[in-house]
Amino acid sequence: MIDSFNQTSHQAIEALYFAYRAFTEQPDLILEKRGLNRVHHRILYFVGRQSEQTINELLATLRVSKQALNAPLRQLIEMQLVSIKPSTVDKRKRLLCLTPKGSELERLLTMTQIDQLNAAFKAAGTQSIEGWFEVMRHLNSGQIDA
Amino acid sequence: MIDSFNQTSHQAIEALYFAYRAFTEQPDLILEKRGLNRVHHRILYFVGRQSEQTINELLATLRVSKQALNAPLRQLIEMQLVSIKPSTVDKRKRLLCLTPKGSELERLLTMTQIDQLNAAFKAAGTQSIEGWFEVMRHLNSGQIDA
DNA sequence: TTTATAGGACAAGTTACTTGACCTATTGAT
DNA sequence: ATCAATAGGTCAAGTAACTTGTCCTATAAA
Repeated sequence: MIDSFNQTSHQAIEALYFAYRAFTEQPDLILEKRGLNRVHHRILYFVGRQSEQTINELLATLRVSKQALNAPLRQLIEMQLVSIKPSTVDKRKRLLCLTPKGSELERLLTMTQIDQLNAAFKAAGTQSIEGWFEVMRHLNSGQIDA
Repeated sequence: MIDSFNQTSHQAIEALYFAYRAFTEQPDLILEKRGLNRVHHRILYFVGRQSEQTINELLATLRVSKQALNAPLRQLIEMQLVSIKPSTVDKRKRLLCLTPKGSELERLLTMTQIDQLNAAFKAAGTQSIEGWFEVMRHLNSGQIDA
C-alpha cells in the first residue's frame, strides 16, 4: 500500500513541522515584548556563535538580502545589543559582536530552546540522541551551509 | 565549561534550523511557479491527511486567524485544487477535500520532502530512525497539537 | 424565539519583505 | 596613480501576508 509506505514519512513531516513551530514559540513571545522578531533572534544567535563576523558572512548564513538584514540589524545596534566596528586588516569590513546586553538577551532566547531540547534528549536517552543527530546530519548533508 | 555543555544543544538548534529551511525549499520553488506559498502547501497537506475536514479544524491545526486562512484557501478552491461542500449532518459546517488536481499537486510538493527524509533515513539506518522519532516525540509531547 | 456556532467577507493598517538604484570607503590590480 | 572590484549603507517603490475589527448570512441548539 502506498499509504502505509508513506505513513512514516508523514509522521516525520508532521513531527518536524510541529517541533519547529513549538521551538520558536517561546523565544518569539520574549522577542515580541521588545518589538523584535525571528530575524533578530537569528542575528543574535549566529553573531553569538561566531563573534567578529562580517555582514556578508551573516548574510550568507541567513540567506537573506542585504536590505532585509539592514533594518533589523540596525535596530539591534541602536538598542546596543550588537556592536559593529571596522576590521583592522580590511577597513571595509565591519565586524559584528554581541554586547553584554545582547549576549544576555541571546542567552534568554536560546535557553528556552536548549531547555526544550535537553528535556527531550534526557527523556529519549543516549542512544536515541545519537540516532537523532545521525538522521539530522544526513538531512542536512544535501546542502551547502554555513 | 558552559560552552562545552551547550555545544550539543547548539548543534541541535542549527540542525533543526537548517533542516527545516532545506525541507521547505523544494516545495516552495514549485509553489512559487504557480503563485502559491507555504500556507497553500500546509492547507493541501493537512486536507490531504484528513479529508472532509472543517474550516475550524484546519484553523486549529494551522493556528492562523480565519482571515489569514481565507485568502489562500479561496485561491485553492478557485483553482479547483480543493473542493468545499456543506456537511449533511450540520449544514453550517463546510467540508474540505482535495480534488484530483489538488491531490496531484500535494503529492508533488510533499514527495520532495518524503524523498529527502527517505534518503536521510536510509543513510542513517533503522536504529537511528527509531532514535530520531523518539526524540521528536518528546520534543512534541510538551504541546497540545492536532 | 433567542442565542450560539460556522463561516465569509471587507476595510484599514502594519510588517516584512522584494528589486533596483545609487552612494561612500577601501582594497587590489595594472 | 588610476581604475575596477569589494564591503557596506541607504533610499524608493512596490508587493505579499498578515493583523484587528466589524458586519454579514445561514444553521443549529436552548
